[in-house]
Amino acid sequence: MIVTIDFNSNEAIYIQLRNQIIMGIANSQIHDGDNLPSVRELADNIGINMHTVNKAYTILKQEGYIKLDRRKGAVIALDYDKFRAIEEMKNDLRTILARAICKNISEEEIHEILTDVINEFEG
Amino acid sequence: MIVTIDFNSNEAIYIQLRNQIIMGIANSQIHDGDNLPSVRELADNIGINMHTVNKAYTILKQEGYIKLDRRKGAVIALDYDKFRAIEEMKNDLRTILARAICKNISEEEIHEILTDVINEFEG
DNA sequence: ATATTTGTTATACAAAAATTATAACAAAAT
DNA sequence: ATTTTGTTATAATTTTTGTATAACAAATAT
Repeated sequence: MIVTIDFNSNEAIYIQLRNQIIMGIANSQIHDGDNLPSVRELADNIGINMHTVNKAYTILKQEGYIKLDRRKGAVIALDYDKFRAIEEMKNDLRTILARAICKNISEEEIHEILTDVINEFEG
Repeated sequence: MIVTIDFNSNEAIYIQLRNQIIMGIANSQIHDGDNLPSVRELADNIGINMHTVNKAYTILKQEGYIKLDRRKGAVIALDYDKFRAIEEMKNDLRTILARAICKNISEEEIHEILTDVINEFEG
């Protein structure tokens, strides 16, 4: 799995990293049980500091995407707290949908766009 | 329209402000042509600095939600650049949907959740 | 005409967040 | 015994965010 960081983005590096790993899982590029590179290896690879990677991993752990094991390193381990996930999703959707409504995008169109984006995912 | 700022949020004040104004438009609490309070008035009202409000207004202008006029102040003025809006929406949706897929939320469920959130909006 | 209100711009500072730099530790693997 | 793992600690730097004043030009109101 390839990780690309945009150093000119307004998004913090550790957030970009978190999002890309989540995208990697959603795209079946990495699977439950796979282990991620060590914090030091990934940091060296990208050219950033160890602690920035560690921050991303710590968040991914809190959010239920990976487990951190001193022997195995970071391992993909999805926990399915659907209720929590749905509540968080609703929160995130509110702002996006408010923007869509302001821009005169209809409910039908929104559903179509949603379908399009879902179909981008592989696996 | 009531604006509430969470000073303990990890979201910057000017971002919260921008989002709440967009929500206000989407909820028909404020309409095209209405004018927002002046930067100084709103800043005083909330208890924050003028420049923080100005930052939010400047972003809202760039994103096509308001126009800034030296005589009238800030006025809601929606520009409907649908193509741009859709592209931005797709980008925002990607991360959210990646999370949903990782959490085993089905496409049907996602559409249902979307419908629920859209129905929260009034007008 | 004068005073006030508007967004705008400039400068400086303070506080918080993000990132880097080293270093050390304990547990596990080799 | 050495290396590699996440973990923790401490410090410094950089960037972002927010505040504090101040001034300007255009427009409004008095």
